[in-house]
Amino acid sequence: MRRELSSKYDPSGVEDRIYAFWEDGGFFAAQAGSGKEPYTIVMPPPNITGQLHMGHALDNTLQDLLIRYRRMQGREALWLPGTDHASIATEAKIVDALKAEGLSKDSLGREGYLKRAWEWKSEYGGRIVGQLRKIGSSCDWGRERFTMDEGCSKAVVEVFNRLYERGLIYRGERIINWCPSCLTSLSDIEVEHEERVGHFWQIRYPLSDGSGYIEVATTRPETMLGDTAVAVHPEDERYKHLIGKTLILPLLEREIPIIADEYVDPEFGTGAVKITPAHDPNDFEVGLRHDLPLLNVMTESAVINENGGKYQGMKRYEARKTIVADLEAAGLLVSVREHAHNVGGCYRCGETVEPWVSMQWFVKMSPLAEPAIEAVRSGEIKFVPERFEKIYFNWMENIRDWCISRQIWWGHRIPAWYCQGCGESIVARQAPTTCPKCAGKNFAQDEDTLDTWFSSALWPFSTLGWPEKTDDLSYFYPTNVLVTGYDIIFFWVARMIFSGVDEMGEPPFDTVFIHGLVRDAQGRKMSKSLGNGVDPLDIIAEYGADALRFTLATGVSPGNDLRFSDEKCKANRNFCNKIWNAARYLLMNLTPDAKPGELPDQLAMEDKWLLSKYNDLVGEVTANLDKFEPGVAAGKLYDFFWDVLCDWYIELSKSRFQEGGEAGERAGQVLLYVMEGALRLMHPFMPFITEEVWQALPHTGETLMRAPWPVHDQALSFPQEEREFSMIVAAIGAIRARRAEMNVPPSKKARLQIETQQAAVFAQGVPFIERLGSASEIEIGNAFPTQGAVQVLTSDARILIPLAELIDPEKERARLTKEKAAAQKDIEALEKKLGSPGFVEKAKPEVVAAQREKLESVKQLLGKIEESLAGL
RNA sequence: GGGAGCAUAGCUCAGCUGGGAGAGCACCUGCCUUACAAGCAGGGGGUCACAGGUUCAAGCCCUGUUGUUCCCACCA
Repeated sequence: MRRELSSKYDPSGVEDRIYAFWEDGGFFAAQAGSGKEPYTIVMPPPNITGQLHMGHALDNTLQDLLIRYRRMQGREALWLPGTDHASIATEAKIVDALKAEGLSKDSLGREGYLKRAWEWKSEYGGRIVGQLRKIGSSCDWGRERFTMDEGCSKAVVEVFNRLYERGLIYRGERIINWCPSCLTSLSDIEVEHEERVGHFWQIRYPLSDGSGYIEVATTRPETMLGDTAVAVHPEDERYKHLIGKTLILPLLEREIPIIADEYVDPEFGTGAVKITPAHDPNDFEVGLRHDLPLLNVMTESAVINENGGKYQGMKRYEARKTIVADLEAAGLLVSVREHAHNVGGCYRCGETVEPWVSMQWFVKMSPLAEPAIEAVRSGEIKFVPERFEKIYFNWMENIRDWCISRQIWWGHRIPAWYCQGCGESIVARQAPTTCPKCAGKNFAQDEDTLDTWFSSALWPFSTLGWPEKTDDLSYFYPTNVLVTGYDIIFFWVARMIFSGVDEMGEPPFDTVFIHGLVRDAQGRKMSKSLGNGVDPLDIIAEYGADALRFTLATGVSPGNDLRFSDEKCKANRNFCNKIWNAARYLLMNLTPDAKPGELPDQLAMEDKWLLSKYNDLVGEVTANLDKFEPGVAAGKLYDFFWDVLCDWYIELSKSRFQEGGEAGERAGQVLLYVMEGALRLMHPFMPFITEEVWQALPHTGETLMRAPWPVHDQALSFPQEEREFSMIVAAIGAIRARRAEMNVPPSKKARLQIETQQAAVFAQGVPFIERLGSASEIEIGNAFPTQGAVQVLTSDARILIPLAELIDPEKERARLTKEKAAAQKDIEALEKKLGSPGFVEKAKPEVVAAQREKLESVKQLLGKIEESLAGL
């Protein structure tokens, strides 16, 4: 920054240069074994599906804020970055891209396809880390990881094997959620339920002996093709006599039994339930209990298969329509009515999920869940805000086994091989060479890959080198804070917790800092389909990364969503400009030999006032950051810098700089001290401009990002001077208000007479009152004639402004009468409070004292008002 | 069916362990006061959703109601 430079801060000319300076200087790098207390955050790896959105900007701003804060506090701060392969999501994108070229997965083959996928990874992965740099992320790029890199893949294979060896991973034919569009299984949480209005069909199933029929009801008639029983409640009088008999399944004319099972609610529907074990999770359970055959009637694309008789080849909804029509024609359709029910959709493509029986791999969850619950229950891990712990417990306590196999190619291939000779299956760390059973040499690896979250679950330790015993791992694990949105507590946070506790014997982090979602200005979720997403890079281009970061940090209150709007960024861009100009002002007035961090021997009243307020700010901001309240901290920094430092201190300093000499030198020294400290406090929020300005000011050290965090210092606390100076501030405020009311322009200076008991205090304030109160000359005394003077009253002073020509006695009287009434009202309320039994006894002494003090000052004010009225 | 969040100025939101309601934007008035018009000074504007309760004292704690958003759940 040079003096001749523009009065506007231009982030575009600064940010990339500063970032390169930091990165080239190695300031982001952390060192294991430095002796400093480690502080570690692993970045939630963004998916390589595309580019960063505002949610990433929020997430990473918060992490960068915490890491910069702790780094300045002298911690060995490691922020470990990386990206996620995002199996299904990325595969869908690649398939789309292939389609546009007239290609398909099958035409490329597995190997060719994976080659394409890796190309995709390098392109989009690279783009994303570029974006992370743009927002100022101070991560250790030398440690950047990818969920499918060699080390992470090794960790995945190791964990899979270990869990398998302990019987916690198994393979079996189970009913799972199947996406007929993505052509893969999904875990339970990858299904999004949505209430939709569908139909409820009531159908007659005739008894085999021709003695009648049973009516069943269904929302999915096509599944009847796979019915292998009808169930009733064992105690249901209507059906008791029919248990054990058989029915003829309509349309297919297959014979199925009537069974009794407590699962059936006799109150609901007809009290008889068609059982389709291969296409309904409840029915699957019933089928297991009654040893019913599993009859799969659909292909992987949800087309009716060979078990569906004449409906074979129809898509599921086409079959539904035809079956309903056929039933109606056969006179077996009793009724149709509208029915609202939940329909599960694929979280990636939205396609309605089909419950489907297939061979899959699962993680047995209950043994893993228990210690993971305990880790939070015991307080080893804390959620901020705490309410999310309840959500975590609720999920963990009711957890079901985790289906981890996916029928896609992009991901970690399951480390299981099948002997081509005898069919023996072998789970191993490497491909086996000889079959232990038949000594065969030919193996085929399992075709499936793992759920993308299987590798993310290991992220806090796989990225630090596990399973190797690395220096990084022993130094930086467990990590400190995990920062993420509430939408992935189940997907990721919970799974990292049980993985960390299980594999490392220690929770992966001590705090989970949960933030909300970024919404648009209307409060809608930002999404591609709505087209209301705001690209962080566009905002950075327009307002700068600091303005964006400050907006995100200010708007955030833990766990709550925040609305994003351009106006807020604009306001914060203005704040950046304020910082810029305050620094320019300081540079213009600073003597060349001013040193940072040093205070003059003699401090004026307003210096002490400023230092005292600054010192409080240091304490409060530090406490707020420790409590994960960045929004509150940001608000305080904004108010201090703008209001206290700029609007008051800098304005006051002008008269001292004008005076020059020692007075000016001292003001410059104090201003430098506080400005430099404020820059350090603001740096985690706005790293670029603070660094740029800091470099331009006298400073010690190479970079602001490695400067020490300010500490609260009792020596800077001046309560007495703070109180005294606030009398001057109050007086100036009152003078300005009165002048504004009477439309006196600041250029019209006026003589002032000040009646006060605090003559010494006001004497020190004279230059300030002159400057900021538009006074030409000031007299301080005990009594002045009030005739022909405008009266300005504070609790400590009566200020007379002889502007006779502007005075309307009637208006003055009215104004004073109004002020009198207000003061009287205040006194009444305060006296009532102080007089009420209990208050004085029960309230805290400092509260009572404060009220008394207030009453005293209002009484003083009232006295002055009354005198003035009498003198009119 | 369970659970959670939110409801404060025209708009967006702060308000820490209860001690006389705040900011930004918008609006009105006056200022190009030699850091900044992306600025300065001043101002108007709120039964803190509603109803009870606890307390000397409630925006804040408790209960209920309404509205709203979200999460979880296998009733065909």
